[in-house]
Amino acid sequence: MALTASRKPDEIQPQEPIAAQLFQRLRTRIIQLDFEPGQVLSETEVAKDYAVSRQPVREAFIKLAGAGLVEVRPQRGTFVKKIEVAAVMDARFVREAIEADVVRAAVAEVDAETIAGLRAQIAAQRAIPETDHAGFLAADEAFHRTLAEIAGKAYAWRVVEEVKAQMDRVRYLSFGGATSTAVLIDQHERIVDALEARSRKSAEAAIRVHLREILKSLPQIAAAHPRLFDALP
Amino acid sequence: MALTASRKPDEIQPQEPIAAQLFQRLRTRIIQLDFEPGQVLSETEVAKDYAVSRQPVREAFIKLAGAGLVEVRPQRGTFVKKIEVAAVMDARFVREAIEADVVRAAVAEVDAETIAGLRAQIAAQRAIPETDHAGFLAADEAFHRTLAEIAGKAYAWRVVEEVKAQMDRVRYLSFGGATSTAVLIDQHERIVDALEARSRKSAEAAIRVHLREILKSLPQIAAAHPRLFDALP
DNA sequence: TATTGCGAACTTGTATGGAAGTATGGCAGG
DNA sequence: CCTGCCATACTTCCATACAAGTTCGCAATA
Repeated sequence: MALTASRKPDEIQPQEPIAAQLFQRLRTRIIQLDFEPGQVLSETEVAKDYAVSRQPVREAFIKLAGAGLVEVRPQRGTFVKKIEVAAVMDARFVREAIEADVVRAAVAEVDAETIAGLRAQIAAQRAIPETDHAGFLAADEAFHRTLAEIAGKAYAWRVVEEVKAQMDRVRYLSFGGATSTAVLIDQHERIVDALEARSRKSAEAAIRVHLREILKSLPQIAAAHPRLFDALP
Repeated sequence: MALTASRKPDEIQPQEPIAAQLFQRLRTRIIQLDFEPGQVLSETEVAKDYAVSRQPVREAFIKLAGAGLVEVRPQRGTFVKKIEVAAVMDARFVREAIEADVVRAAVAEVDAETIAGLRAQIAAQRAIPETDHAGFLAADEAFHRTLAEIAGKAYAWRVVEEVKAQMDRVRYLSFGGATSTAVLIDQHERIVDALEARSRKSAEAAIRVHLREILKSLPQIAAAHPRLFDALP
């Protein structure tokens, strides 16, 4: 995994608000570990990199701080937050709680068409080569988002999206040692099976199992990348 | 219910960051309906009111927009978001999902001391006069926060706090017509009963019933204050 | 009277300069 | 060699000025 922060950023469009664009770009760069946890993120430097003034950069930093991805320490600097095992587990807990109720709500809404769509997504997931890690993560995210859409819980998914930002960085680290994608896809399949069977109980159980998978690999990943993780404060 | 926005704001302390202070103050004023939903919130005007520059006001607005309490429309203005029934129900759904799992986790952690503390809180709630609506809301919030603390899920409570901002405005409106506080306190008691009995199942059921209470009064409240609510977009 | 175009008065977005505070490295003193 | 002080170079924070867009009223015209 390359952790260089030297990739030239795409030019920003001066048409729409610069601050919003910066927030999106910086967010993905942090989540994809293009910026290393613990690294300093100076307003002036980022402003120079993107050829804008400091003000929109500052406003993007505020949003990033709200998302828990950076920490602004007044008069000291802005730092990419290190990954905390406790924070990952807290986020995972909240995500499991929300998505458990989401699939329960989804059970009442499924029909043949939605099931077919989910099956198609699973087939597409199996077609992704093992090496395309980012591709699988995107497909996995799309699957979970689809579940929320079926349940008619778009807002719940937005909350999950915010919460799981911490988890995502860990998943980008879990290239080699973690659970194979085949296992995760099998778990997806069991969720869809339960939905097709209209069983709220087994659907909930299936997604809880699925979302607890990260707990198995988290300690090893943290041990493998001690520099990116923070000891409990 | 007075909806005047003319109350003189407390002076801000120039020692700690102004933007953060403004965010807190404006947030509570919005939630307590001191600013009316739909009302314009001009950067310049707020800056003049608090005797600060536009910049920290602007940064507070960004955070408020992130919390879903205002909507910044570029070059048009910043508006206090009207209450949307759909948004309230969405927030309620997420809150129920999170707190359901929180109390399940709390069951494993309770002991005689924590139960006694919760009973004391309930007794204090009963001592609050029916007229002191804000006081009861604060006590209710403290009770739920305590449940999260018992479960060791401080982060989950933070998410709930963010999510329930929309619900809170409705609760401040539910002065007269809504469920009596006595009923709500009884529901608190049933939650504690379940915790004391170490029953995850009944504890979860009890808090789900409790958090669905708002659904009974929401339509009436929306109908009683049509100006503060927004039709579905 | 109805309509259309224009201008003035707003709004938020961006840029820039200075103020206050913090970390750091060199230097003097023990 | 070690310790404490101090200047300096950072950082974020706040204030102000300017730029770009939207809204709304009013007047001119058909």
